[in-house]
Amino acid sequence: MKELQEVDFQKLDNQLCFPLYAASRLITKCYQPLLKDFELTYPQYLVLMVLWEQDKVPLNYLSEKLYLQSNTLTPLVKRMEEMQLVTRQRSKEDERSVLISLTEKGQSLKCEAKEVPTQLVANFDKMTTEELKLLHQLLYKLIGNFEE
Amino acid sequence: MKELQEVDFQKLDNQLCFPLYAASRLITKCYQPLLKDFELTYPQYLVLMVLWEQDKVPLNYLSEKLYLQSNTLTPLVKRMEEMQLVTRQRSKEDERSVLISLTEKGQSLKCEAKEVPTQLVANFDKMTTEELKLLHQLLYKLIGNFEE
DNA sequence: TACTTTTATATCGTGAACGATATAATCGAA
DNA sequence: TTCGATTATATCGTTCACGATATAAAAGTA
Repeated sequence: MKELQEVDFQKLDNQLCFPLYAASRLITKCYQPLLKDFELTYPQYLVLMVLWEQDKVPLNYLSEKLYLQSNTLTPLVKRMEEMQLVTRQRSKEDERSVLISLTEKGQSLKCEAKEVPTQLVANFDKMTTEELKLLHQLLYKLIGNFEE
Repeated sequence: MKELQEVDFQKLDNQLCFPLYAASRLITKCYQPLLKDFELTYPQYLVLMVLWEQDKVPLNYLSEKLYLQSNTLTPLVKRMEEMQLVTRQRSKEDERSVLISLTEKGQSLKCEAKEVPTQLVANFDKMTTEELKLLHQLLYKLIGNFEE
C-alpha cells in the first residue's frame, strides 16, 4: 500500500478536494428535481432548514450555520423574501442585525417538503448505511478542522 | 445507535449533502491563497491538472473528467486562453471538437505549482492518513453511484 | 443522396459564492 | 464623553454552475 507521502498529488484522482467538489455538485443536482416542485434552489432550501429548527434569527446566525457570508446571504434571503418565504426586519435591540423569520408559506413548506430528504437518500442505494454514516462523520471531522 | 430510518432528515446536521457542500467550499477557500500566486481559480487549476496528465484534448474530455458541461467550460477555458495558459483549435478530423492544448506558460506551471497540493494537505493535520484515505474512497464510491 | 438523429460546442439568463470594500450601529477604552 | 475599534449587513465586480436552447458537423438510415 502506497504511503501518503509517495502519492503524486498533482494527479486529479489523488486529490481529496476534487471528489468533494464533484460529489457536492452531483448531489446538489439530485436535489434539483425534488426542490423544483417548491421552486427552491438548494441554498434556499438550506436556509429554510435552519429556520425550521430555529425561527427569527439574525442573518449572522444563518451565516454561522451555513458557512456563508453576508455577500452571499443578503441577496439570497432577499430573493426568498420576494418569494414570500421569509420576512426581514431590523432588530430593535441591535439596529445592525436583520432578523429573518418564516412566513406562513415558509413554515408550511416544512411539511410539504418532508419527503425530500428520504427521496434523495434513495440515490445512494449502492452505499451501505454504515458507509454513509462513516462518510458523514469524516466530513464533519474535516469541517471541524477548519474551525479553529 | 439510531437506525438511518429513524433519523430526522430535515435537520441540517443529519444531511449528508450539507457537509459535502460545506467541506467543498471550505477546502476550495484553502486553495485560494495558494493559487493566488499563479492567478488561478480552483476550477482553472482543475483544468490544468487534467491537461498536465493528457495534453491536447477535446473539450468534452475535460467535461467527462471534471463533470462540468460546455456551458461552464467554454467560458472558463476562454478565460484561460486570454491568460495565455491554453490554446483552443478546432479539430481537423472532427470540426465539431475543439482541442485544448497547454501553452508553454501553462506547461511551466506544472513545476511552479508543484507544492500546492502538499501545502494544502497541511490543513488536514488533525485527520490521520487512514481517515483521509477512507474519505477519498467513500467519496469516489459516492460519485460512482451517479455514473450509471 | 436526402433525411433524421446524434454529438460537440456555444450562447443566454439566473443564482450562487466570494474577495474587497462601504456603511452604520455598537462597544470599549482613555 | 469621545473617538477609534469592532460588529452586522450590504454593495460591487468577477467567476463559476447549470437549465434551456441554438448551431453546425458528423453519423445513421431509408
